[in-house]
Amino acid sequence: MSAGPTHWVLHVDLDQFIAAVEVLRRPELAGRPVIVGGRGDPTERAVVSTASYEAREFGVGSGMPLRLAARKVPDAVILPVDAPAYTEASEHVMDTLRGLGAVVEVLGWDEAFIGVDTDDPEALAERVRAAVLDATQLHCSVGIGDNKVRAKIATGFGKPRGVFRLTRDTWFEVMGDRPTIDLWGVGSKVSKRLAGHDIHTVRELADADEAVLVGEFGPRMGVWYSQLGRGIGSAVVDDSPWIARGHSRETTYQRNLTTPDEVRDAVGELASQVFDDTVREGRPVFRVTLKVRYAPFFTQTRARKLAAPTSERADVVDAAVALAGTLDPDREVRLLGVRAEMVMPEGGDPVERTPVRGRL
DNA sequence: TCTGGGGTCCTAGGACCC
DNA sequence: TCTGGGGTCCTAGGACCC
Repeated sequence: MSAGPTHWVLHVDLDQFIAAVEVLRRPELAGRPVIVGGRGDPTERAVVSTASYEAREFGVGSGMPLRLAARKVPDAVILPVDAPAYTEASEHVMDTLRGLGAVVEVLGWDEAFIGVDTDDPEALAERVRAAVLDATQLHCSVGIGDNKVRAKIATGFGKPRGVFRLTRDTWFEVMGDRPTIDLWGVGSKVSKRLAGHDIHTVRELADADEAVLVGEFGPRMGVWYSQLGRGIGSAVVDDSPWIARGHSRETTYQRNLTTPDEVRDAVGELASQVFDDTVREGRPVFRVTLKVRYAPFFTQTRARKLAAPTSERADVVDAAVALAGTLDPDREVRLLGVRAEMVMPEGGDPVERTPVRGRL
């Protein structure tokens, strides 16, 4: 038995990341309601990527239609999404975390898990916050947990600019009476299906008969939700490089497409872009998927495995266009998406598959 | 309120094979 | 005649996350 320091998972989450990056390069925006979304034009079909805390006071949040957000906050500053700027800021943050000597598992632009062995995780969390602020002028919150599920959920209680610890010992005290939708991996659909079994709170989910959950959600998801209710999850922080399984391009058209010719041309264009994304990875495409959203809100997908994996642009475009040929020619198309899935490199799949984001 | 764009994983059901 | 049972592959669709 070794008596070394305890292993902890820290979840680092930047506060209002995108809005904060925008304010950094435009200091005159500090304190004003800032909304970032689409091309920054609230008359277009687009949604909010991030709102500053000042804008959130008006009830604006990410995912909300930009048009509606603009109506709620008449004097908001509305900015276009500038992905390269956020990528650069994100890399600076992640490099700073790695510089602390911890194992870093990147989850997205603005969040990461880090694995540490220490007897004072709060002190380390404050060191993380100070280091990130010093290097990037960005504020973050840190969740401390004995696994990734609990660390991730803990961060919400620390926001903004704070630290919160959530472990097996405090799980039910903190989460027991909260609705299941507060869990990472439970959304509106699943929470409603759970309610159909009279499961409303995290404690009720934890106490539920696993066989009932398996009957409702299947062998994998049923077991997964049961564990989620008890806060159980992996504590392994994995810093191996992310390898995308596929790439996709989607476009919502400002005006619906009405003819098969328009649809075919648009699909060809998207497929060509997706091919450019995949060819950079140096792996061949083995399946192509077409996603169509008709007006008002009805989605269909069509997928085809290719006869053999291919690295030819024409094969990918032809496959996508052929799928487009199976669509109903009389419906108006609002959104098109083309996805190409790639064959994994030699050595197979490096990532253990789990239901949330593949990495939890 | 009327719903972006980039991802991941899971499930049901049909086809096919022995 | 009125048709088993298990395994695997494939497609369509659903759900969730940032």
